[in-house]
Amino acid sequence: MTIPTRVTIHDVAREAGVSVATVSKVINGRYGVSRATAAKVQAIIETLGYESSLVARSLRSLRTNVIGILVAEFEPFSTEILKGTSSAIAGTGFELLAYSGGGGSRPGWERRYLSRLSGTLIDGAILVTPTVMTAEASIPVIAIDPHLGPSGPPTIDADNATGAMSAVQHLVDLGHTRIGLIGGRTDLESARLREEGYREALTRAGIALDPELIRVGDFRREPAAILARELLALPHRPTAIFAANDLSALGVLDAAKDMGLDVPRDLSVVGFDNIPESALANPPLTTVSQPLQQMGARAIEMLIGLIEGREPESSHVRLPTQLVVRSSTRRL
Amino acid sequence: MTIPTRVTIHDVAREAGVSVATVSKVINGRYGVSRATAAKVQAIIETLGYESSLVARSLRSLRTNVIGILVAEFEPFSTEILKGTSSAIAGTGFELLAYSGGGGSRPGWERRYLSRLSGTLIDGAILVTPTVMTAEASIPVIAIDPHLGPSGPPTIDADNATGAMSAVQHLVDLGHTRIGLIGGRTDLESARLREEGYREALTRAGIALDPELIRVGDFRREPAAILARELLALPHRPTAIFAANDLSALGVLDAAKDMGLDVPRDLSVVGFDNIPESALANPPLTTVSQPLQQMGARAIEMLIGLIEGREPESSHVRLPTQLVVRSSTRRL
DNA sequence: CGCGTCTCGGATAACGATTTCCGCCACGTG
DNA sequence: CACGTGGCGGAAATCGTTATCCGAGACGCG
Repeated sequence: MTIPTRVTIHDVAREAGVSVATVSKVINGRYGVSRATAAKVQAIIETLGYESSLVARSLRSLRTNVIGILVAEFEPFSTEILKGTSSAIAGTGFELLAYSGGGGSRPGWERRYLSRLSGTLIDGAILVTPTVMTAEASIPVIAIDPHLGPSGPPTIDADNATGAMSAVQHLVDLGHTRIGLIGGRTDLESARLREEGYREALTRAGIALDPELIRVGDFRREPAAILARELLALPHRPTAIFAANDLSALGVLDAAKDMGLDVPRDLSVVGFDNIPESALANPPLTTVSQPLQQMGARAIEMLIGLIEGREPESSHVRLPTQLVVRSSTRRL
Repeated sequence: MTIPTRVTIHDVAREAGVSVATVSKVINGRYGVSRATAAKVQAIIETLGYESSLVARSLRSLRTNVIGILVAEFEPFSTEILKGTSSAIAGTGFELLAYSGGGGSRPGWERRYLSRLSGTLIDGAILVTPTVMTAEASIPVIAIDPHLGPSGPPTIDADNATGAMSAVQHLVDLGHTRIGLIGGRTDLESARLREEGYREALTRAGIALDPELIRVGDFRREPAAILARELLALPHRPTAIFAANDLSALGVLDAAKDMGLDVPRDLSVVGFDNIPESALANPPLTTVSQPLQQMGARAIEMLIGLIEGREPESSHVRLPTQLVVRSSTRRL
């Protein structure tokens, strides 16, 4: 079944009795070919079902009209962004190529992927949650939700600080005053901003910060559950917990269930991200939604602008977050 | 920012004072280079941050260790499959490249994409919901959920007929006897099988088929809503509706709401696919779940087998579906 | 000392396209 | 009739890499 080899431009040329140069001209509609010849070649192309090889073409010419989106792995976060880029790219004449290494996601993956593809399979790239911001690149690059904050290439992220504030404000409005925090890795900009939002909201509400209620996790579920158990075992335990991402919030739910606490009766929980799983949790999670699909769409717009030589109106786009109230929070 | 050009194998060779051939040998660990030279070249590679161009490499050699997954568009269905392939590929030494044209998804996209990439950027390809099954290809190919049924390349799909039967059986168990169907496009194999399951379930339950209760949609939401309105306006209207996919089921919910009917009090609704949106619907949709991530994972396994020359144990894998009962169905 | 053998590195031809430049032919004009 | 001109097609270089072959030394052995 896999015997027949690709039909190349040479096959077309031979069949049509012209040179490969002429066929290339016909394909790219360039000057120097008579009507009759062009028609004949075109007919052969259809008959043979020829399509020019993206690989060979890109090796020689600078433009491919393909945009690369580079992710460490295809998980819920990045696939949501992928959906946004996909709908935004329709009708632009560009095509989309999403690339991921073997899940290893060793640090520095962004530079390696970029290096492997930019010569030049792709005209520009979107990096999703890169950990290292390479200042130098031979093609335009846009970073979505970089872990180290905006620096280097143009960046798109969500308003983490304000989002976190609205989450905590929501809890304050419900009458909570002892509000715990399960933070994320402190080396990540987004985690830092969410903690900042937490502090700011408490300060504004005139609630004194209790350092004992602040724990630092790593955005993963199990560690968050352990930290939550510590918080809930406190003599004067919190009545609400803000987790820096949804996975951590799910960990909090696990811990509460273990300890026989009912959410939201005994404990209110708010997460961050609004991943699909958060709606399926029991109870469905109140969380802060990041407009992932919009972020993807904006990235495409900016990138195409960059590729076509337009200066970006701004090198850092920050999109608003939105509080999504479900059933894991309740008036005290 | 975009000034520095790629560092090529030539740069490495010049810097190391050897020929490009030698550098290539070092990179690919082939015989014919002394320890000392290899170490020196390796050091230069690290310093310069060189990565071989996937494009150039693939043009010349047959193996790239990259698997392509070709989709018409990145929407919920295909991104779920993508997640499955992504986790299955970890640790196999292969990398994943997902490709989509500009959303146009004109018929025949599968052959065009394949043709553009197979020369040979990718060692094998997974086609998601292809409409045309090209018998010939120069690389191993696996089709997931082909619209025309298994023929040609090895195929992976869900058990549409049994899934549909279990959906309708569920309604019958709840005491429903007037059960409507919003079908999918009749030219698609999956739609045909789901309708067949519907008929079979009714027959087994000894319920006479009422042709008036069967409408043919196209898997989209709005058309389904219109058809549902027709069904619900019938003198002797159905008490339950089975929609051939979730989007259609959402359309049914729209129609019911418009007509002031409460789901599930006045009408039970079952969908098919279990896309994430179905859990977020109001009320959450009872539906038939396709193991999309599993399907993706199986596709990767089979494809790697094919690439490495193993004969597939079977050319057609059919995975089981599962009924997911949520809140859109109720005892009559 | 001569000759085969081995090891290591380089020169070179592909791979499939694009692109630049050049030559040929027909035609119009002085 | 000679010469410039414009239109059309082809030859060849190039992109970055791999793979095949070849040659230059070094070394061992008779």
